[in-house]
Amino acid sequence: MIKVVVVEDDNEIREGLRILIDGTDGYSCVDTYSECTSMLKNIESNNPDILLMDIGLPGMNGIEGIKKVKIILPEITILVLTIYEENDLIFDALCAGASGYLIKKTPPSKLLEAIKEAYNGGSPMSSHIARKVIESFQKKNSNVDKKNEYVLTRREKEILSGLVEGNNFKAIADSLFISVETVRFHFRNIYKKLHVHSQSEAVVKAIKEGIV
Amino acid sequence: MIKVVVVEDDNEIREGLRILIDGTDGYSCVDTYSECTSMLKNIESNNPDILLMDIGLPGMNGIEGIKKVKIILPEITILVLTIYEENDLIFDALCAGASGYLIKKTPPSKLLEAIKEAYNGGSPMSSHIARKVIESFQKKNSNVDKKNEYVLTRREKEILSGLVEGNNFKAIADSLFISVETVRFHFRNIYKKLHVHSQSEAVVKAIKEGIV
DNA sequence: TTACTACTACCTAATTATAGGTATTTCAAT
DNA sequence: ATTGAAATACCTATAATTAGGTAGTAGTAA
Repeated sequence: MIKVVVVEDDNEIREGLRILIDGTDGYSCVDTYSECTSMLKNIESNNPDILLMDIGLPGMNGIEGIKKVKIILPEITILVLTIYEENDLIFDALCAGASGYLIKKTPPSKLLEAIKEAYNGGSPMSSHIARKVIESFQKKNSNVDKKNEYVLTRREKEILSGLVEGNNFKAIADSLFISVETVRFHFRNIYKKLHVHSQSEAVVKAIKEGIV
Repeated sequence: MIKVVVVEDDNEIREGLRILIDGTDGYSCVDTYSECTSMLKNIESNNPDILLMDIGLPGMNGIEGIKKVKIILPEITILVLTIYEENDLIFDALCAGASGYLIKKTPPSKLLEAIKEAYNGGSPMSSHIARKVIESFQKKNSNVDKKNEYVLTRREKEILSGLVEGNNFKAIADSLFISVETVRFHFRNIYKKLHVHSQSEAVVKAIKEGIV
């Protein structure tokens, strides 16, 4: 039995979801709310598996609500309810702790399927949102608008990567099949370009500036 | 016209993909490879939109290959080819820079659709992989609950921070009003605790594990 | 062709880091 | 009162990095 709680300000949609969920074998709608505050008071005793949550809520912002719920029940699975699929709010919601989202106009069968998917450890979402998530997490240090003023050559980047991976000069030389002297030479140029004078400084810049 | 390059060691699959891609309007298979090394030599002149890449390759590991391709062509979209959907390697590949993946047994029409999806900025993937990605990136955006298995003392953390800020032993010693010998002593203990043997490795761990 | 950049490589020299041992003091907890 | 952890400091010795000069080759662009 998948226990669900719904937070949705539109009465029609909220009641529709409750009837759908309660009327389906294996699903139970333990409670519904029209806004976040009262949900936060009761969510611990509700103790649902899945929280369906509108992000276009009056009063407390849905994103804030997600963060607060996660503090109370860190293991809860939150699915965002949204009208438009391509919405920056969805991405923010995923950052805040949601695990996926549902489009409100989704047909009931697909909707139940998505809830089950989330319950079983999946994250229903469109491939476009997926890409945004991936890109965000690939460049973890938000080097979006961080245009590299440091123009390292390909080889220099390779060598710097070797350092960040924990190798010393000899190991880098061996891995690239070049002499240690050549590695030294490259590091001299890398240091000049980055305006640093040691491995540690170079590693910090490489990571923080997103060079590697 | 979506330009595709394929890296796949199985001749049958590779040629099948080439024929499928070249035989479809709007798609072009500019080249195919059976392993990474020769692909890396030519990828720049191939200059494809999409790189389809097996991760179970002989010779160079597919993950390594992805990283190296990204150095050469940072804007390329990489899709991983895989036999099994639920594979830790897929997650590693996404970390390394891939944007999604394709299951080899996928029917041709779906396969082309996924390529177009990726070309248009999407990330085709299952909801389970999506969840793993989301969880990983939620974790990275909040190292609040990151239990440090590395238990450094307060002084050791101070000293390690000094290193990350770009100081050498003497500068750290001066800033903390202690002798260089003491700094050395602390670093010996820090290295033991972090299981590293150099400043660079210590800096990388300090940043990535959120110690500082 | 010429000029320029990138990559390769060797040389010397000085500085810094790594690795080990040892010892004293302080402070908190048993 | 004693133990133990943390921080301080000095010692020796080896290994590695930093900094400089120099030079050949390959490829590319003017």
